[in-house]
Amino acid sequence: VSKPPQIPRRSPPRAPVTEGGQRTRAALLAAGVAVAERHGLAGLSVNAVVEEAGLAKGTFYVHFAGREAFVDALHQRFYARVGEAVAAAAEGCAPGAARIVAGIDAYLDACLENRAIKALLLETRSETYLTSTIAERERLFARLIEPSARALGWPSPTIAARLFVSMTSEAALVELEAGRRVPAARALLHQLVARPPAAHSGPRRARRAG
Amino acid sequence: VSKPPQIPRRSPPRAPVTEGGQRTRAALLAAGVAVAERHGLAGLSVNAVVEEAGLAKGTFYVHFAGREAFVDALHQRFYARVGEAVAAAAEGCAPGAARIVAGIDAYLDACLENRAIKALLLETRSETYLTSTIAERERLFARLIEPSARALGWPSPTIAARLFVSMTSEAALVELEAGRRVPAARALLHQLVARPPAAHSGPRRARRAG
DNA sequence: TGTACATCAGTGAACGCGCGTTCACTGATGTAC
DNA sequence: TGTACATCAGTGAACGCGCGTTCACTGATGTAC
Repeated sequence: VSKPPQIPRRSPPRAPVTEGGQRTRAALLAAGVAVAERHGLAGLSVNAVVEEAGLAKGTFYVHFAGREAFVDALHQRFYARVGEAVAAAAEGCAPGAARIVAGIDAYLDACLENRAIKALLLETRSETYLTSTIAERERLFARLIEPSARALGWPSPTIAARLFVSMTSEAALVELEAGRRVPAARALLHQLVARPPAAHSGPRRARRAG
Repeated sequence: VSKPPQIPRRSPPRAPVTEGGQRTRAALLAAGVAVAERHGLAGLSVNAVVEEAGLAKGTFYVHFAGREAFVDALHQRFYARVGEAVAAAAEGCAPGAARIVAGIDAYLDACLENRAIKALLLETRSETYLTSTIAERERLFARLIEPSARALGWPSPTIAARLFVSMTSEAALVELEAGRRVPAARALLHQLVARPPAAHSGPRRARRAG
């Protein structure tokens, strides 16, 4: 009796073991960045990526489970880089205005250096199946700001953090469109941080209760 | 001699002339809203829309030049509604903090009432071929804020207006996720408007020169 | 009143296209005996 | 040293699928004569 063919199939992609394999995987990611830069996330097809990289279509699936995994890998990479830069910049400062400002600047600089991916990220909301992982990573930045907001005594630190992240993201877009730093945008962010909202302005008036 | 068939082809879609035609066009747009609500912009295919509306695929092309024109029509509709609400709310106020606040509130309320479209709009950045028209419409809101920012003496009114629009948009998302008004988010926006950035904090120090 | 024609809206089968994915295969390199 | 086998990376033709769009057609309504 011949035993069933043991399902050789295609093994699920894992980190390449050969040097050549590592280079190929890196080349695919680099091609992804290039394609995204030119055609955005919508144009980031497997076809376009392998053509850009000069590889066969099958090779793509040697290294990535599919398009979704590929986009996620790009995303992860970008956030790792930016996250490191932001964390490094914020490291020295205690939670507070100076730390937010340091983080904002590091974030904006990192975006300028990875412009393709930043633009790509803005489009990511449309690919619904990815949103959970991606939204999570984005929330990380808000969580970086939150303690500072809390330390500054802002009334709604969680929401405030989120709004500030959104604003910083828009500032990054302004700079990407300009192709350079835009000091006016940064100054605005800095000043909004430095002159933060006070406690409730509503009926309650015991602002300096403590 | 037989004259050439005069190219009857398909006439380019224009406003329907019959009452039935108008109803059909409206039904397609309503179906588009429903589909967008469930599946987002990426799921907003012609197939899905006509199935939702219970019409033949050909009918779609009787009323719209194509998918792009359809999405644009949805977009236009939403902005018309929101724009009206915002303009009406801001109308009474002279440019200044009160006007921005009134506009922000009207915007947030309108988004809560048109949640499908608001969510859809967030994804619109990914469809590159539409961006020009859409980006233009979005800039309208920034232009609504700009004179107020200028009147308040903010250092970079154009950029400030854009950042505030982005923040308001994020606040709309917060509210859509919560499914209700989020007073904390609104209070934050109000306070940031009320305590705006002063003139330059840099080397120049003649803040109250005038 | 009857007939011919024009206009408008609606239909659904058919089309071509690009997409993501699969798979049987090749070939290089490493390892066992 | 030679041979057999395993592993890993790479290939490209082929597949099915859903998409946006087209088109010849139907049928209802209005208008001219």
